[in-house]
Amino acid sequence: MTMTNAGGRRRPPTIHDVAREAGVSRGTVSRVLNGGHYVSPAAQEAVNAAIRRTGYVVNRHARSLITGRSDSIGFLLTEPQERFFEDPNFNVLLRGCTQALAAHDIPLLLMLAGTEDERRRITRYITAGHVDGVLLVSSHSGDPVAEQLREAGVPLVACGKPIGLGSKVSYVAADDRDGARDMVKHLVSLGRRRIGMVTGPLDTPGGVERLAGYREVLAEAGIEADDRLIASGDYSRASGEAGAEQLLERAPDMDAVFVASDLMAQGALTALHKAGRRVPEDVSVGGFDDSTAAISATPALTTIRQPYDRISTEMVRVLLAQIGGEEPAAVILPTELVRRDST
Amino acid sequence: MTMTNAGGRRRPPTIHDVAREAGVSRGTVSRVLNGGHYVSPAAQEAVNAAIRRTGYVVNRHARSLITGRSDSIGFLLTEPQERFFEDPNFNVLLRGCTQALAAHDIPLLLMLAGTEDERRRITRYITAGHVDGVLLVSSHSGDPVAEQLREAGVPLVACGKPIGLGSKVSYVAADDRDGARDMVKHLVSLGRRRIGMVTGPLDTPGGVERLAGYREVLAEAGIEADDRLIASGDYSRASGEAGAEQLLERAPDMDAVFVASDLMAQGALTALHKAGRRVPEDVSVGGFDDSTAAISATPALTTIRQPYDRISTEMVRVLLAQIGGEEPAAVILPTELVRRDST
DNA sequence: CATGCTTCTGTGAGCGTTCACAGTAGAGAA
DNA sequence: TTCTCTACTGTGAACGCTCACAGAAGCATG
Repeated sequence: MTMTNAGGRRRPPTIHDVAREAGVSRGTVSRVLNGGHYVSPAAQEAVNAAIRRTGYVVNRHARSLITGRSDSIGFLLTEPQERFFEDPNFNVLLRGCTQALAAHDIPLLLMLAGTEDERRRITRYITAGHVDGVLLVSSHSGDPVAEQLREAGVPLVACGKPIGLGSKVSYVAADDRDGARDMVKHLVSLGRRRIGMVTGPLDTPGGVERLAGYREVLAEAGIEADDRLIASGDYSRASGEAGAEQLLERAPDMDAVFVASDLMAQGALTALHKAGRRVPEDVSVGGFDDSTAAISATPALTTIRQPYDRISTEMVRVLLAQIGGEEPAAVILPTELVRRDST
Repeated sequence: MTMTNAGGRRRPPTIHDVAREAGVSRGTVSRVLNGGHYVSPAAQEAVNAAIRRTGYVVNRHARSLITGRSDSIGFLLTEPQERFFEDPNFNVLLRGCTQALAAHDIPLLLMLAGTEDERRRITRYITAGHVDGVLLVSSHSGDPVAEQLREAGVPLVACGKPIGLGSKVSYVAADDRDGARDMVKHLVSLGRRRIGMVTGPLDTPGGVERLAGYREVLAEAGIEADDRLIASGDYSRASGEAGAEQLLERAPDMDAVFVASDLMAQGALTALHKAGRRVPEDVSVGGFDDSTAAISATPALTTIRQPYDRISTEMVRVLLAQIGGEEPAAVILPTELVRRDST
């Protein structure tokens, strides 16, 4: 029974204590800790036993000091706080990334850049090397933070295709165009012909792609395009409601609407309800995301499922690979139509 | 123009480089970095200039290695992930804490303990000293994580009064009882007499206090208590809907209902709508929280505002004080009635 | 002129790791 | 036997910072 610091808070055991306890040297303990190559089974076992007995845990600061790695990564959200408060997709992503990183024993630093000041502070923090890499969530284009990080050579992977950053930055995205196509095909197959759309922000690839998918399928089905059937939103609930109102006014004969996010679709449902339209009898409504918003909506939304669990897993995988020296990569994941009560 | 590492990634400047540049010693630079006591104005100025010129940023690992502090804190959420996905209050809290910590230049590590495994892993991580303190968000009682952290002597501050942890753990909470009282008084003042309640989880102080406030005011108003008018929920949307359905069945003459969270109140609105009751004409509905859910509900919810911005600020303040050696403290913050369209 | 006090500055040691390197032991080949 | 190769182990030197301490300089006091 060793009592290092009677009374006060006990000094935690170091690699030295473990080495002494196991009857080996610091070097051997370190080797066991880092994969166990070139260590005899006997030493391996002795060290592990000593670790268990002493309750040793590595001092990450000492390790980082010498390796130059921080063994932590940042989750950077460059969205206004209203969007963060409103959209459950962020939480799903956050949870997924935290979990995926936990498997590698890597803590996640949360960085919320809502204001210009915060953006600056966070950029400085990251470029100072306090994290090994960054998971970036930012729907908006031309994000100066992303650009600065890329220039500083910080490993970076974005959620959704970033705009204007060339091919030098990794990203993981769902197949927006294909998802949009599936939804509109579905609406067409229900016999709808006056199909409207509330788009996402058109300064983002995701927003553009979903609109493109919508247009393609209409063309293929021989339905004439009508700009009065297109309104634009920004993924927020309020913009979905406003968009649907606008469409109803400009095209009262609309019999279906594809809304580019579930949250906006919730807003659209409210607008339709207020206008006295029944869903799905009078108007079919299709969302995008399959977020918790889709299920809690009344009626429950038919939507395009984005595989958020795989998206976060892939983001982490690609980021770690990049930190390990690999080239930036782009990953596109398939979507899936989920039928519920709104179509 | 000094080029330390032509070609490769430049080695970042150290305190040594700054010292040389400023013509002083490491010690002086360090003193400037840590408050500037016992430093002459001239040296101060020279060091600051050198820091600007070299672009120096402190190596936190080296600092932590010697100080024993990590200068980072953990935000621990011990809730099932469905609740994290559903309830925007977590996001508001998260944002507030991140911001308050940023003012002290302290990063926030996000720890989501949804499963038993995660709980164990995270507890080990924290007790290993990888964070200086923990902001705990957990509505459930008898949380074993909190207990273990307290025993390990980790500075801890909970959001909401924790149960069964004695007075040894700090917490910041809104005045639940008083808030509930205000809401029920408001309903009584509208002439309502058959006032129901959907409670929060009754194994938490918050849940119990809100119910107590409700009971008190009814008694004071001379309205007889009726257990058929009380249903219990768990703060989730679904439980609010179920609770309201139950109340309508047991007490069809209910003319008002106080729901212990906005999210549950949203559910209650759905149930009332399905049952053909008009809000607020037939039934007044009062919520609790003033979350984004309150505004997006139709009709917009009259609710009790919890001062989340102040709650997060206070949590951080109390935690930092405790890390600095002060005694645990309890902070109770006042609430406020926000009138909207549901009453 | 010595002494003491205050204010400021420089220096050596050490925090707990990893890494490079030197060295040892044992097996197999010449 | 001797040499070489492989598998393993120990050791010193960093990493970049803070802290304690020693010392210098300036000024007032005895």
